[in-house]
Amino acid sequence: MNDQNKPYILIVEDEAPLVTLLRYNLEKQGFRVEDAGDGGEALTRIAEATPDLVLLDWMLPTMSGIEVCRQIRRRPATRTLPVIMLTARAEEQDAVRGLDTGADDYIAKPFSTEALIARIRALLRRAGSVPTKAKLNFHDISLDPASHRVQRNGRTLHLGPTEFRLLEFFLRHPKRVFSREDVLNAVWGRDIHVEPRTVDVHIRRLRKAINGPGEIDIVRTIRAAGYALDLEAAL
Amino acid sequence: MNDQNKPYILIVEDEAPLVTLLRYNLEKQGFRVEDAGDGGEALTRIAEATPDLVLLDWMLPTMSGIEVCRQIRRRPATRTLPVIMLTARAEEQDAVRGLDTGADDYIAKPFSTEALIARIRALLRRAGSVPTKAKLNFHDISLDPASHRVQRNGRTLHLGPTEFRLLEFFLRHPKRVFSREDVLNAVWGRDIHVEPRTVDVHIRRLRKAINGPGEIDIVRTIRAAGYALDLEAAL
DNA sequence: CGTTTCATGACAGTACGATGACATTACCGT
DNA sequence: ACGGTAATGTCATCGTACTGTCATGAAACG
Repeated sequence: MNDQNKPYILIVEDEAPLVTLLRYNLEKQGFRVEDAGDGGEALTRIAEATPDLVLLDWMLPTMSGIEVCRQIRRRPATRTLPVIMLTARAEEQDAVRGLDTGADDYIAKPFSTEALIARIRALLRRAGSVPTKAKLNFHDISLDPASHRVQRNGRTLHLGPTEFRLLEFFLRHPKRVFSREDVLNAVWGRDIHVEPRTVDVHIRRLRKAINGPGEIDIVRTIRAAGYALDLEAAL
Repeated sequence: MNDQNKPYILIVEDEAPLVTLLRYNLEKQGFRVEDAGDGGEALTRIAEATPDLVLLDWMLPTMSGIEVCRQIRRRPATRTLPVIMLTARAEEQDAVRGLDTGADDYIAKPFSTEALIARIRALLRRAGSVPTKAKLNFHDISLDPASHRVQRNGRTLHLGPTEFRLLEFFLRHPKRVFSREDVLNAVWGRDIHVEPRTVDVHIRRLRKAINGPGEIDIVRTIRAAGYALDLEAAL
């Protein structure tokens, strides 16, 4: 079970050594890194799985970085995808045009790794791709992702791994209804084959774990629609 | 170890004028500086007293900087020692090779002293050599980095080197959960190939070493997530 | 009242971590 | 330089918590 909550960065660059260098530094910083050698490959990979951020070289074989960026901006699905352009110093005045085409930032080669990392983090933060490690709260429940602890009324609860992720997911989107398919995609993973009914079972396990005697149920069942983290009380 | 409170930097460089220049600037920044003229001397000095960081020239008489770096990485005691490569050739290929051998960063000559200082500080911060020489405490455990001593309830414990670094790492981030990969990166080093399962074994050795009879276990296992320094029984 | 949808308990298979053993390597004093 | 001891990384095994699925009963709808 390969947990991929790391931000996913796609490098589009044809110079292999630079790719190696970037990959090394970015992975060291805790990012998941993929790379594409030309524009076509880049667009394909983006279509397959949307990255959290794209590092896009200005000069590319067959299709320029500008064109790739335009294509990215053309599709609704990737319209807000953060893109950082990599340009050679001589092309710096072109940077303006790069931004015109929709890049979110640019950086001139050669650049220091710290500068690049800083910009990446800034963009990811702005885009909200970095999962917050702040405590999550709802009603009388609190979940701390850092220490992996869940409490209700101060009393610590023990949850299995799946129940924990399930609760975390609901806490990140309180009061919203999710179908079983939604939940499977978000909590289990996109390409995992699991029966939708299995969600029921884990919802039940979650309820059993978090609902002490005399406490109200925070998980609401919406018939024919799905589940939500909400107070049932509303009539 | 490092008896003085100043971070200790070892310069490995054969060009005397550059050594003088570096020494002058680094000492002005509050570092303690030693130098070695070739790879053999460097390794000897490192064996005598582990520096907090090594500035390593790429081109050295008798033994190349790459080889020195490999030697440093081969011993467990210096596996996580921060190394910055100084290279005259700014080509990225060389940089990549330098990083492949386990250097943490590189900088191309000629470089500005500010840039170098910035990288040194960044590495030291990440390595955690700078922030605390102070004793670390958690529950009834105390660890003194300076004297390399660990106590529980006043009773002195004997830890192996790896267990010591492991405990030190956890003490610096109490109650936080770390995956095996996190632990490997932080305690073993970034580009070292070690099976994630090995962490289990060392966690076990750490537990055996610090948990006396009748004492509670301070190391918490979080299934499918990792380990944390925390009290299992939480209220 | 019948149909649809969900809750629940049971269960077999599995994944995960704990543990002991072991071969190899590093370290230290002689 | 050498030999003994400590330390390290890997593996196989074992017990247990967890997982996914189903059968059945309850509840909600028309």
